[in-house]
Amino acid sequence: MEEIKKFKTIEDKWIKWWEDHKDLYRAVDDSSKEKKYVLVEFPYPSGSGLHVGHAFSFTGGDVQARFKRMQGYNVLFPMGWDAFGLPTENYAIKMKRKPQEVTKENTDVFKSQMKQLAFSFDWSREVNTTDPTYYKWTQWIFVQLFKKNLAYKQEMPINWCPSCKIGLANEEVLNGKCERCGTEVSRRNISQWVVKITDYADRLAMGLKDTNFIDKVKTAQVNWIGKSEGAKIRFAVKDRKETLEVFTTRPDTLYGATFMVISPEHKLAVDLAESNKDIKDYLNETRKKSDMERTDLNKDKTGVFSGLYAINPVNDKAIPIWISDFVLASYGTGAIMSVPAHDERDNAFAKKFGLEIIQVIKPNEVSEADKPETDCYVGPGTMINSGDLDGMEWSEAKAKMIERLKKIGIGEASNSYHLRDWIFSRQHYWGEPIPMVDCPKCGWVPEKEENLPIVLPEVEAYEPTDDGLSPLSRIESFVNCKCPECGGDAKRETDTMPNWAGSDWYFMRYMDPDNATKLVDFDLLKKWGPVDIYIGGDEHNTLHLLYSRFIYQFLYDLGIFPKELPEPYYRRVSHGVILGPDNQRMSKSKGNVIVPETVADMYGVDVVRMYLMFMGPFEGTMAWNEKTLMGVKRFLDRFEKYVIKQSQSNSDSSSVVKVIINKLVDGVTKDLENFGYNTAIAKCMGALNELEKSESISADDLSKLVRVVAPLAPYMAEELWSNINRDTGEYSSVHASSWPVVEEQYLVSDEVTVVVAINGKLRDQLVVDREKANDEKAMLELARGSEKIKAWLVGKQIVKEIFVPGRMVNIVVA
RNA sequence: GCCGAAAUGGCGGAAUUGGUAGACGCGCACGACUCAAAAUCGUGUGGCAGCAAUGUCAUGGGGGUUCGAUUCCCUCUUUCGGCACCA
Repeated sequence: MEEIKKFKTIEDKWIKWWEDHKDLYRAVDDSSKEKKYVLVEFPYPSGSGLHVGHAFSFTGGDVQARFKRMQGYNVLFPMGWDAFGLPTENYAIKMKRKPQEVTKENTDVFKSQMKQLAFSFDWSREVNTTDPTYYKWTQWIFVQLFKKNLAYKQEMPINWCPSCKIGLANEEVLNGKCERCGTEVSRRNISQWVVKITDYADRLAMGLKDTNFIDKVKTAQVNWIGKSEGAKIRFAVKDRKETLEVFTTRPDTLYGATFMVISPEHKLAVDLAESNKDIKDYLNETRKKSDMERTDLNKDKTGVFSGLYAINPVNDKAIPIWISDFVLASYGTGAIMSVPAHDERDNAFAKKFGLEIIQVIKPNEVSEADKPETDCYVGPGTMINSGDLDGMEWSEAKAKMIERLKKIGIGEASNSYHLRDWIFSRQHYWGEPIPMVDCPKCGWVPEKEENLPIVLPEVEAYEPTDDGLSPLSRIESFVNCKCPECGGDAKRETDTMPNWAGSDWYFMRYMDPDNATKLVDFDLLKKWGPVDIYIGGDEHNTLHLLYSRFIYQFLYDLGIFPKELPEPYYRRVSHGVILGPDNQRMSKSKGNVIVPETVADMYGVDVVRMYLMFMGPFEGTMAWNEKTLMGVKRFLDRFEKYVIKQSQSNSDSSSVVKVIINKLVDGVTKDLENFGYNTAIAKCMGALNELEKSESISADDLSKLVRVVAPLAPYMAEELWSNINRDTGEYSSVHASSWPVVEEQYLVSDEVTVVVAINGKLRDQLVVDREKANDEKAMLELARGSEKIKAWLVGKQIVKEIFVPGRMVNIVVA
């Protein structure tokens, strides 16, 4: 009990002191020091307070920020709130409260918890996406997108619960059923704003070369963009005026195209459904399935014949047009030409419905292993059954075919992307209003920039509408407005933006949080950009990171950003996940949630922070284990005792102690640089173990020891620092002190151990001085002379000897 | 299904470019202190054989490259993460 009081007293004391010395963690705009921008993803302030996952990633950022500050950098380490979103909206509806108030309460709780955990954020730069002075610029970005023709309206499907009569997020759909009432969810097309991110697909992929993201993240982004090269081909439809456009990566196989498949959402399918009951039934059936179910290779194919035929342009054959849900409306053109001999899905479909299969590519060399198991072959080869293309290599045929199609005007080379345009509308209240006006005369008109922000009206209580529209549509004073163009009566857009809109660009606002006339000042962006280290979760490596890079690149193209900053983030570090003590993902329903505040009250903040960093590699998945946490507590207690005891004696360091301290400083510096927090802490523990056995230590080396742990255990370090600097007049924080410098001469020891192995197996160890260890001749001689080695060499022939300077000798015998 | 990551003692994990596998911590065992317990401190701790010196096996399974593989290659198995309206 007494002990608990002790760390509490210390924490309270330093929280207050840090609060009174605000400049300690402040990023300075006009400093001449080199800058470092350390960014952690800002949280969604949920009602349940700071989660241990937040504590983990923020501690990781905080350690880095404190480390860089001590190294002499002008560090920008900001925090804010990504506060729009569904959970708050749902909670507000349920409790009949204003989301604005709920958000304020939640952010207050988060902020005080963050302060307790000693995160060294520069609170003077706090931003909140729900603040009108912030979302003014989120809206401004949308207007720019619209002006550059990158935002358009389109019918897009949403999940619709016919019983609750509301649109559902994917997360609210469980096994095809509504999370709240269990009713079967269907799809419903509504007109939505869509942002043309696909225009930037190549740019986004190319831009990765200007970043230092780890390969995993780069791969994730490249795969998400998913470029495939091929051609667009327009097929004539028999007895109808329209043509059917498809995208294919294999125009070379056109002679083998024996049927066509269109998605159930395709306009042609929808038209036909009006007069054909079978088609109508099929369309209704597929509406229930998710994209994943539809494209699953193992699932049985379903489909219905449309009654129409397309004309294959290379041989004028009439080929049937089918409707099937394995073709997605959202990819390519929503229609495909099927080549069942050379595509697995087409093959499965053809077999199920008895459609013609024509082979047009012959494998070049068929070894036993490569022989296709089925009559479906997707590899390279030589053209057959393809008119005058016969005998040609497939890649050559591909080029030739595209050339011909172009000549007769029914096709051309084209790329397709896995990346889809970005649905930007949400039928919800708690988001940024989309600043667009629908005028009967002028059409869709953006709000004038000087009228931004379009403020989200506050309402006492609200509920979802029963027609799928945003709750804003019921607020007449909001909906009815004048057209910014002609001044006539018009109606406002009532959809709001997705959560991503506010989090796309927040990192720039931190650089210039109060600017009323610009999103960010040019010079400040130039000063602070790019983000040097961006710490976040794997789950944001595709969507958030891609959207954010897209918005940045778009604004960059407007010419308002510094030329030398084509990418917003330099380095991306993805933090790991903390599982519950039961090795399961923490969740309320499993009852395995660990709250950092509770643990901090029990053991102290430093223990929690250091334990989080010690559990495992920063990027890994780890399970919470309170027993291991005790090890960290013991270490900190012993550390404290050691420093207090040693600070009372006044002596010098022995050379042994010098070596321990300098190796520690050297190792920890390298580890912190690489986010090797767990090994940095292990080195601190190891050093303490050795120091406790060694003689006394100088005041200078003791000071280094305290500074090395300061980023990890900020309270204890501050307390010890104030203790050993008692008589120095006005106190200066350990967190404002400098990072210890390594004295190189103590890193190299005089003696080294050289290992002697026979056939790669360790047989002896030789302790020699450093110079000798690098002398091949001397070491080989020494090795052969060793009694242990001699015994192993009896009756054997030495075949080879390998020498690794300073490390080992390997004698190969036969 | 597609894409990605991972697999090392009883447990969490550590191992420059391939060069002493198991750092550091937990747990466990024994000992000190104590009337006793907790806390604390000390010693030991991968399996097998041996009093020991030491030997031998061992980094998910199988194969390969190499003087030498946790590390590189092939293959299989298992686990985890992401998949566009959760944030």
